[in-house]
Amino acid sequence: MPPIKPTLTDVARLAGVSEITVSRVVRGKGPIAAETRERVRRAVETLGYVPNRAAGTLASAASLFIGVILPSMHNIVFPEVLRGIYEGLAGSPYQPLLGVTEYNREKEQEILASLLAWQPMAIITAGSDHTETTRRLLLESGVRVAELMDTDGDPVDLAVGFSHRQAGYDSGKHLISRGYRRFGYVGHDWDADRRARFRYEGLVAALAEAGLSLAGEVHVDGPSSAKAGTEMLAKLLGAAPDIDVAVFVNDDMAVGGYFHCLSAGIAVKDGLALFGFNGLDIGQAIPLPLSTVRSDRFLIGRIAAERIIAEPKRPAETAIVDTGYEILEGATA
Amino acid sequence: MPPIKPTLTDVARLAGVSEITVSRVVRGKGPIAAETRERVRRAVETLGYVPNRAAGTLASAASLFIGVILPSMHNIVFPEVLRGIYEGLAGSPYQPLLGVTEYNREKEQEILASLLAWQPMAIITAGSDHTETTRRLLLESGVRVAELMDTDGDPVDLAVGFSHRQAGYDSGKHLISRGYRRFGYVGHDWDADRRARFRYEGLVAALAEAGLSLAGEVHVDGPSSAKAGTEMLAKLLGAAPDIDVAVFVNDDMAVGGYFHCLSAGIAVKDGLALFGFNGLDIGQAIPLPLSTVRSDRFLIGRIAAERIIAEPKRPAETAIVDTGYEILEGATA
DNA sequence: CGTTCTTATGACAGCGCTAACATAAGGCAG
DNA sequence: CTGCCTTATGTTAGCGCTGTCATAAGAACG
Repeated sequence: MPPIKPTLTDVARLAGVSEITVSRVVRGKGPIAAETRERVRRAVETLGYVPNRAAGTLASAASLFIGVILPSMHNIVFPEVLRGIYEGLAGSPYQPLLGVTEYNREKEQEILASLLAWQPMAIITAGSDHTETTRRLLLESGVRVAELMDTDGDPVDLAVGFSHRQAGYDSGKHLISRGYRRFGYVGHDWDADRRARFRYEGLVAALAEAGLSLAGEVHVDGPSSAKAGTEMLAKLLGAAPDIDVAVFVNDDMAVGGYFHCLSAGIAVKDGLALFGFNGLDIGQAIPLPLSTVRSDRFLIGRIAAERIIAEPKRPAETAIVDTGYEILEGATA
Repeated sequence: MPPIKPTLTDVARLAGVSEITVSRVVRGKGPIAAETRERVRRAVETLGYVPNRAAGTLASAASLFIGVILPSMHNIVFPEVLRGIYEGLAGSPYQPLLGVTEYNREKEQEILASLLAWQPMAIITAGSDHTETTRRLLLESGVRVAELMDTDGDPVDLAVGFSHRQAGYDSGKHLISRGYRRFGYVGHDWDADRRARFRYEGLVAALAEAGLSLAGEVHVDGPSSAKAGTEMLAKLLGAAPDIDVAVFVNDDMAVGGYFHCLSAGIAVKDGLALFGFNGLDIGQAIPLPLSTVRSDRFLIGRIAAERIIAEPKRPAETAIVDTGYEILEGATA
């Protein structure tokens, strides 16, 4: 157990070369004679040398961090985005540095400030919308900024995702074309979740175009979940018993709605149609595959990471990558 | 848009004090006159100064990182652990630095090496078991090491979790006491997932004590999921039609099994009992709450983080914190 | 065989910050 | 008022690494 950590100097001394040579071998940079490289490698091995990246970052003014800001770890959606980011970063030297905002704009701002202190080469945020200060920090940081999930706003640099407003609108059109007329809506607290609100607005717009409006809507306090979906659908049906379709803010809630129908003996689709959002695995695993909108969270994360690596300097122009979505017909609507 | 980032020196110059004074104000350390503090604060504000933590880390030889190594982001289990870690770290200056191994021991080793390069003050790993080198690196790093989830091994420093072997054993005892005799098992690839194997072994041991053995078992290739659970239960029933209880490696799979029963018209519990593991929300949201073992992943993460903060130096003695588990009777077994 | 190019290595300064010690300016007991 | 303590601030010397420029020693060339 070495009482003190070996540094470049120790390795250099042991290998009989200068520090910079060791540095070059370790980083695989610059021309190095095979024999020297071997000698340095052995010295590194012998001492168990681990480079100090704080020093490296300081000296080169280029950290290998990518700050990642996600709203929540309560369901599988953002872990999937994170997986995509890791996938996109695989093989690169970059390391994600994660912060979780719990859908709180002020917290996002704090987290951003603390991430910026590590001199990241980029910030990837799935935060819904930002405070003024957050946006200014992102802009002035000068590093690459990817804003994930939704493309309904005006990006600082790069946006990757799709229009949630359009997705909501298309859902409405789809359901109307399938003959549904009496719509109920099951949502959650959307003061925090701007994208949920966009989808809702799109849905309502599609209904309005067809001369329709929501026959009832309920919102759960707190995070969405299957259990909340079960309870909320019961509540919705209490308030608006004659709806023919229930649109849920997401699949978690919709799956819960499906369970309510099972328990209450409601014929799904013929008695009451169910429609979700996200395209989660669980929704496709229930006996009647959930009718929903599938988006590819993994892809969104991966593309963001890849684009950033491909172009580490912030370009002059902002860009939007539309990853699209797909309406899954399913068997519940 | 400042073309160059302001440093301590810039702030010091503007505030008319020395660098160290600014440093002290920023870190809230040492005695500072209220008037000076105010002046520095304003200068920081004016310049939009963000401290460079790489420099701070280097100068103080104490980074604020905690390396976190998790096996997977494919289901909600480890994101919950991560949430617990963030919760335990809230209010502290420490920042998690996350790596994901995909249940690969070699990858865990690589990730560990790269995390150690940031001079973390601790490593939290939920990796099942480690390579020799990984264990040596952990030992020699000298920093605090928390190994999460299972306590069946011999910890490097601190272990937080419970005995999966015991949980498997207790599950078996519980089911036997409820009258089940013909057991089937639905698993996944457990070469990677040591804990799943421990539970299996505990289950088999409990059966053996009662003079019983598994009447059938199936294993899915690849990760567990509800869909896989549906398919695998069908397969199991093909091979061993007369089992009276199916034990699943986890709740994801068990919920899938429940769906198979729904589709195939099998009476859950009376026709076939189902038993899971984890105590996920989704299992408790289905119409018949799943009989399962509930563990508290959030708590495991939080306790690990709290213990590390409370004692930042590695103590002489290793310690094990048993967070326990609870058999949820549920309605499916 | 001098000149130029290429390959391999080194010297040196400095990245931005903080620990440790030093200093200055009151306050106050005796 | 002298000496000592407390509070507030400054000086100095690195932390461990990498960018930049310099140097040395062949190789290639005409």
